[in-house]
This record gives sequence, structure tokens and C-alpha cells, in this order.
Amino acid sequence: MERLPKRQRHQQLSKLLDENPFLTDRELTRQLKVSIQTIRLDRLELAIPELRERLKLMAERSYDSVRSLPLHEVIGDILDLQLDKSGISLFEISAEHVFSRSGIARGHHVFAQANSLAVAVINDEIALTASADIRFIRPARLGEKCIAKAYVRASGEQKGKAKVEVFTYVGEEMVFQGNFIIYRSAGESKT
Amino acid sequence: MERLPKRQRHQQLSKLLDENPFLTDRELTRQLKVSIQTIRLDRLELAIPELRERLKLMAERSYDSVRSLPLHEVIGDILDLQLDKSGISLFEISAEHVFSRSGIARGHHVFAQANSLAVAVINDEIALTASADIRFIRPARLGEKCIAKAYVRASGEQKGKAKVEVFTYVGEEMVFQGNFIIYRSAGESKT
DNA sequence: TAACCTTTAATACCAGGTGCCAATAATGGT
DNA sequence: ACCATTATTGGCACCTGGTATTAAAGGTTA
Repeated sequence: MERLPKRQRHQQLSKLLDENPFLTDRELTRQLKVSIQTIRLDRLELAIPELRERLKLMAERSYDSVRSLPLHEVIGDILDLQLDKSGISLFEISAEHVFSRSGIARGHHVFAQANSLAVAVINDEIALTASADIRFIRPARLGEKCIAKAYVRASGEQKGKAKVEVFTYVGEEMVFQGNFIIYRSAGESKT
Repeated sequence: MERLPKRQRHQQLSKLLDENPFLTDRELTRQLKVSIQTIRLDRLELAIPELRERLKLMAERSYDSVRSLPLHEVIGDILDLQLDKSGISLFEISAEHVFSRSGIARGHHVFAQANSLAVAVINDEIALTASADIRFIRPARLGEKCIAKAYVRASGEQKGKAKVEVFTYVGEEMVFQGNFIIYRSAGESKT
């Protein structure tokens, strides 16, 4: 034993199941070349539930996410969210977001991050983008982490419209700026 | 037997599983007061798969909707393209593009179609969105086919900037309108 | 009465596991 | 060289939530 193989295998196993959670133990034995018992011990140690439990968990998540916050409908990861006030999200530019020749992000991805943050920050059942005025200040490039900050300037609970300003930065540099007008269904509600 | 109970039961069964797809046959027998065999015959007739299959289907749906979230290269199919003049693209709103509650398309997908068309219509090596002024005129809904039409208003081969106007329609109705300023690398090039 | 439909029952079988125990490796420490 | 520990494998019983099939009991109806 090289003291390592087990941990390496654990990492591989986690990675495999991360990429494809639909694998049975039997299929894992083929990929990792160990017995099915070992796979099961590994899952035990790593606290990875059996296939059926995994599927059930996924089904449950998707089922009650229908009635929960639209957080995972957001492009980028929400780092901070103060409803009707401000929000921050992180979005890393990866290969599928850029023009292959130049390595520069396509504008609509940067926009998507800002737009979905602007919608998420509005504390309302239904929030839709009505219009926007946007500027791409400098290109965002492959591998860069974009931090978008959204500020609600006029929440307009009565008027049915809210104004949200979004600034996206890579490090210290601003790459994008946008003013969004968001339709909101009514006054605040929910939770 | 009252000749009806069966159909009534079928309706009830469908309704129960619609409200809570996580019910086992055994739990259904309690609610419907018939034997488990009857439940299974009912599911057969109604073509309702077993619990595990239902969970798997839900898991799969939620799984590849997560995977398809990242927007791809060009959004929509280019139907017509006259470089430096005009272009038309078609984009059909499908389940992964809408808010699940309302069935309304997220703004950034509609934007993405317009933006990628505006970039595609510019006849240059490198074309990037510099800024845009956009309006979402009415929401686009699940299943609707969006036709975006882009017109180059000022190609600005010297100035390094081009102005492109995009209108998106569903049938006769306009759903989106945008004015894009696109950076272009130099004069025209390419074929 | 026979023919039929609906419901229930009984049995064999399956996938994808858990839980447990025992038998081997393989590895280190001394 | 020996022992203890850890890692891996095997085997078996059992569980859940089913499928598939065959059979039987009950009411309905022509």
C-alpha cells in the first residue's frame, strides 16, 4: 500500500459522482477497479448516500425549489443578499463563456450575471426586467472572477417598478455598469 | 360496484401523485382504501411509473437544467445574415429559460439572443458589445418563438464603433427592443 | 347460466442497496 | 522476523419498492 491510493480513490470517487450522480456502485467498480465492497466502505467514509437516496435528494431539491427563492436560477453564486437593498454575486469566466479567438467573454454572460442579480435582489413574488441601460467598460477575460454588486436605488413598492444599479468588477477594475428598471408584482411579500 | 369508483379513483390517484410524487404504492393504499394490487393496476392503466422512476426523472430534469444554464455560444439560430446590414435569428423559449413559477423567460436569455445577433451581424474579426440600451416590452413565455431582427445603423468602419438596432418579435408582437453599440477591431475584413 | 370486469391474493423475481462477519492482503513499527 | 494495524475482498441474510404472472373471489350483465 502506498498510503495514498485510498485517498486518491476517495477524491476520484467524489469527482466521479459529482460529474455524474447517477452512477451505481457496480458502475463505480468498473471505473475505479476495486471491489464493490470497497466502494461501499468508501461511500460510508465519505458519507455519500446510495444512488436512490441521491436521486431522491435531487428530486426533493428540485421539487421544493419551485416554491423557494429563485437563487439557483441566478447566473453566478450569490455571496450576499439583502432584499430590497443590495446584493453581491460571483461569476467566474470559463471557456464556454468566451470567444475562442480572443478569450474575451461574450457580453450576454456578463449581462446575465448582472440581470439575474438585479432580479434576485428584489423582494417580490414576480420580478421582471423592464428595461436596462448598460455599458461594457472593459472586456472580461477567461478565468477572471467577476464580482457584481447591485444596489436598489428606488424600490418602488407602490409604483410597481424598482430601479437597480449594478456594477461588476474584476479586482479593482470595473468591467460593467448597468441601470435596470425591474417590474415587481406588488408590494413586498413572502417570508 | 358502482361502475364509477374506478375512474374516480384514477382521478384521485393522479391528483395525489401530482400533489406529492413521493408517495409509495403502500401509502396510496391507505389513502384510497384499496389493495396494493389495485393501485398497481391503476398505475399501469394510467402509465404512471413507479416511485423510483418518478424520482429519477425528476432528478434528471433538474440535473440537466442546471447543466444547460450556462448560455452557449450563439443564442438562437441564424436565419438570415447580411454582414454589416441586417440579420435575423430564431430562438424558442424552452423550460430551462423561464422562471418555473411564472413561465416567463428570464430577461438575459432574450437579451442574449439580441446581443449575439448584434455581434454576429458585424463583419469583423473581433466585435464586442460596448453598451446597450434595451427595453423588454412584454414578457416572452414558455414555448414562444422569438424572432430577432438586427439592423446596422452606422457601421463605422473608421470610427471603430458600430450601431446596431435589434427588435425581437413573437408573431406580430414586439417583445424586446435594443440599441447596441458594438466595438469593432478595425475596418471590415474576412470573407 | 355463462361471460365479463374488478378487485384481491399469492408467488417468484429484480435492482440496488445495508449490515455484519470473516478471510486475506499490504504496510508499518520495532 | 514478527506483530499490529489498516485496507480490501468475499459471502450471506435482509430490506424496499417495486414487476410479472397466475389464480381466485365477488358482483354485473346479457
